Amino acid sequence: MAKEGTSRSLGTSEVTVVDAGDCRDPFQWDLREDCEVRQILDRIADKWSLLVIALLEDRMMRFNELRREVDGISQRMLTVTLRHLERDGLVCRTVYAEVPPRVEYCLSPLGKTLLGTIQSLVDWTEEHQSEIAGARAEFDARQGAARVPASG
Amino acid sequence: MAKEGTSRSLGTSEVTVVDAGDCRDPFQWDLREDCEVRQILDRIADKWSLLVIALLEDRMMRFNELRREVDGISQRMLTVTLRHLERDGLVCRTVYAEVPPRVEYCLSPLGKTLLGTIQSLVDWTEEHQSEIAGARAEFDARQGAARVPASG
DNA sequence: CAGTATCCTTGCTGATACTG
DNA sequence: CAGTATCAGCAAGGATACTG
Repeated sequence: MAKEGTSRSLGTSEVTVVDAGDCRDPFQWDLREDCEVRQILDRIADKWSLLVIALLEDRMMRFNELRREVDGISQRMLTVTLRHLERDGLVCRTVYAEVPPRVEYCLSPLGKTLLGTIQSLVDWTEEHQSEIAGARAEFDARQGAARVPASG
Repeated sequence: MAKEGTSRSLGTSEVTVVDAGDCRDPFQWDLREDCEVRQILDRIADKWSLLVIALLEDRMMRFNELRREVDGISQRMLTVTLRHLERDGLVCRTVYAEVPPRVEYCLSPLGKTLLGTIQSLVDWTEEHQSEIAGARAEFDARQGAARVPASG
């Protein structure tokens, strides 16, 4: 993965460390892009990460097994996603020196705690789903009306 | 992640609506990309949305005021972000017909509920921040060792 | 001040080919 | 089976110029 390799900065070292004394305000954190929060958020908001985490909740799974379940994902992206998750210590990768090769992935304890956290996010979403849908519809209606006033 | 462009269905109508009855399982939802959850998640995980929401927590702010606070953001992206947030009914936009023009943004009640939710996410992050950093460092160390074995 | 429109770069993502 | 490497496509983000 040459492209990904380019962005060594992903989490390597340039990250600006802020002293805790500065973090008393509830939302001071996200004023900086480099903040950890952004890193994590990017991961869970990743196109596939969430899927994989969710799938791994119940059981440990093999590479192609995950591939089949997620289905839409390409081999490359599954690898990338898994690597990211592994790097963050969210999933564990176990390689069995067998023939044929077998690699199993499972959620780490840390990953499991994240599971609960994202669930609260999901709860919020499901709870306000219709409100948002309504707001969107209304907004689109207004936009449509504003943009096509003389159509009729 | 589910880019809006990927599925033009975002606001239009192609969005597959899943009935709540289908979403009982804690993580059944995220098996479909089109799920509402993904939409919302994409928004709050947006590069800037979170920033704006956080800034708007305390007070209502004007366009350039937000621009200054976020700083890294371009004018275009602030507009786009604000529009998205407005469309989702998360922020309110108030235009004052004055000279010079004045537009103020504030969090909607719905937006405020989201505030609490993302906070839990932040809490998790801050709580496990060091674990992740450690995992990353360890991972990178292993990778580095594997890739540069004969350098010394 | 608060946008809108346009061009350009970046980087994610997927398809393909190859390896152990 | 489980990857790795490379290339091509496209959308998102950023810079710039212009407007009300």
